[in-house]
Amino acid sequence: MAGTGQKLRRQEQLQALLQENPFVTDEELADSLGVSIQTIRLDRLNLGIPELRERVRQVAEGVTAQLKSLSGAELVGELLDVELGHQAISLLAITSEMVFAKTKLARGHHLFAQANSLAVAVIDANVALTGTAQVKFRRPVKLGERVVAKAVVVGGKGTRFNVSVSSSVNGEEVMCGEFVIFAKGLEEDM
Amino acid sequence: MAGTGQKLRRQEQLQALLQENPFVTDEELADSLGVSIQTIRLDRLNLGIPELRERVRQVAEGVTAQLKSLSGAELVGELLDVELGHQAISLLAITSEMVFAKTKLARGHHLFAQANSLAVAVIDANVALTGTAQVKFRRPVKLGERVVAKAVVVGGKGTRFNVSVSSSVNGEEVMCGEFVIFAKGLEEDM
DNA sequence: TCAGGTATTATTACCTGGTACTAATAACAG
DNA sequence: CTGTTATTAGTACCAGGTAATAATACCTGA
Repeated sequence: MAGTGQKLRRQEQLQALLQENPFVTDEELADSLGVSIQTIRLDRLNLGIPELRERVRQVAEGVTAQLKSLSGAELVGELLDVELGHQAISLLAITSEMVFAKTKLARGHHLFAQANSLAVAVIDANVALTGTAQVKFRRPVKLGERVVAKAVVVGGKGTRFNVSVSSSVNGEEVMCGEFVIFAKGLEEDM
Repeated sequence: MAGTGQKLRRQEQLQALLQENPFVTDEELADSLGVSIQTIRLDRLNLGIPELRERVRQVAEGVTAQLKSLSGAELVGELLDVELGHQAISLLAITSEMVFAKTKLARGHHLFAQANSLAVAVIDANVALTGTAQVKFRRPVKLGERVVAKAVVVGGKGTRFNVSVSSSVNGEEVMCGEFVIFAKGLEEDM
């Protein structure tokens, strides 16, 4: 095998370099590791590291996924059922962008986002804004779990609605919350 | 000029298509707009739209900064000041991804996310999870506004902490909330 | 000391998704 | 029917690769 494990060390360095900054060409890598460009290519092949453009594309896509996980759509999660003005149900799968790196437990605000956007969506009005919210996290939610949120309009008068949301994983409640939502006419808003 | 403004309409469509999904080749664009690839190139040149790889790179690079202000990082917003265990301050600029398309008003869960992640960050522990939260949205926050959130640890005993968060725009309070955060040892967690 | 293996480098053909430039048409307005 | 703009076509070239083949370099065990 390699006399002094130079290859191994180099490949580790290569991985470290790319982890730090994936936007580097093979030529630059070859340069900074003091080997030929072919060696870099072989190393990448060996380690299963894709080419620059592919790396950039992966970063770009990952980034958009993260953006969409909290902000892209009107609704956070997937709408399963809705009876406008009465109740709505949505599903949110907990992906790696939503969890703490250390514990793989979902950050509270993602569960909140699902519940809040559902509470807003269930209101049968052009525009609805959250007034107050009170939520309780019953147990941590893990990476990969599928959270079903159910929002029910439990009361309210005029432009003010009370919405109760319960989120559960496999029937076990993980979060519950009470939202006060205000519906607004378009004219008083713009 | 153009007889029926076809060029203008096509260029608008082009921009719309790329806004929606920047990861499309000229060939695919040409195909879906029913023109030749050269026309697409001319249109891009005309509109100052860079090539695919450059667009992907911009998404990957440019948005990393924006991303960190959204959900990827441990904190939503930019940390301005922190005294672990006592208080912390963060800043969140409201971008177009965070608002309702119709009203350009921030969705509640973005403000909640800023506050929640700040409340978790201020706790001086390896792992901290939100137990309960109670928030009140005092007035809508508009696109472009800069929200400053201040989290203060106001009490708690053992592994349980009460954190009070107040968010404001130009000194005017837009949201306030009370969070109960639980600090967890690593061993009971894994 | 030398055969045999791994590691590295070089070379070449080819690919995608372009830029930049030139030239030929097409469409239309006056 | 002529001039102008719009569109399409074609060619040369580029970055940053893949894939394959061949030529060295290096080390190691017998």
